[in-house]
Amino acid sequence: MERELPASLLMFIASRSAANRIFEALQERGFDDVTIAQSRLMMGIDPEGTRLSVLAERAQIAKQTATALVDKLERAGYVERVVDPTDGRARLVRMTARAKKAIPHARAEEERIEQEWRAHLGAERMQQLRDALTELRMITDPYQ
Amino acid sequence: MERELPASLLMFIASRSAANRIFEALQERGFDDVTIAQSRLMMGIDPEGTRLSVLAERAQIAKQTATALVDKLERAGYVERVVDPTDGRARLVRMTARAKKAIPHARAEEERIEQEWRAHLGAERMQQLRDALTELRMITDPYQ
DNA sequence: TATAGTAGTTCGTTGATAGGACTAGTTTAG
DNA sequence: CTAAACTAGTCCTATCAACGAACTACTATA
Repeated sequence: MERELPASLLMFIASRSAANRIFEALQERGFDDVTIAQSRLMMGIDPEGTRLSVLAERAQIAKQTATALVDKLERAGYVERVVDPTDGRARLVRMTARAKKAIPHARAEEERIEQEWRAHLGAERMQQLRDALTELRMITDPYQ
Repeated sequence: MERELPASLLMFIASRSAANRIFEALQERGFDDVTIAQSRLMMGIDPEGTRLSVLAERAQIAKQTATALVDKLERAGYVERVVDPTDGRARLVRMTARAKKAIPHARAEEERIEQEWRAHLGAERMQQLRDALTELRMITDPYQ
């Protein structure tokens, strides 16, 4: 007889499982030089490019950490830094063709996971789960 | 208009928020020399003590990582290593009085978070959320 | 009893994270 | 219109987390 685990811990278990699976799916498809933290940062990049400080804020990490991650992503050919035409101090981090090629693979694995979870819970409960999580985001996500 | 975020990412956002809050609550109460990774490891310790390899498995980390975390926890006075009477190679990691004093503070903050979430979603939907997450654990937690 | 296996540690390396100080460019107050 | 305040990003440095490989000490087994 085990105590009821806190909801947040159950979320941690499930989200880590999903992150690992997406990470492994990318590895197997040749994107084996990118880490989970790096992909999390990349997820925040807009199509037209995004400032480093915005990426840091979205990923909830310090600017210095974002700099280090972008350095590695740049060396591995996933992103490039271009000057921001509207502000000489700033630079836009943009995805390269290589990063764009990785996205569908990540999305596909994401989709597979959601399908499996839906199959396990049933469509209705899965939808309720999504709705509840989306609402919780309002009080747990400091950035929208 | 933003795309629907994957359920796993929403879980990540909420669980990180909760982990940070528990971490900060402990910091404020004087347990300021323990990190999130270290507390996660400690959560796996049974009342009578637990082998390091079991802790590693529960936290899903390598033995070497667990050794390093236990080293730090031991130096900070949160755990002690005692010989396992049933096996001379093994040692049991046990909480000290200091660690036991921290538990109620962590549990209290955990409880506050659940209350807030319940207030936000309503009791019924919160219960449905818990149930769905508990069921998902069966297919996302490699260790029970 | 020799050998195969297990628990834990040590060594060495990589990645993530951030505080503080700094440079270059921008905004604003007077 | 300039001096001062501010902002974006980087560099330096330090700590923590994580793990492969090799090792020691002990246990189980053939």
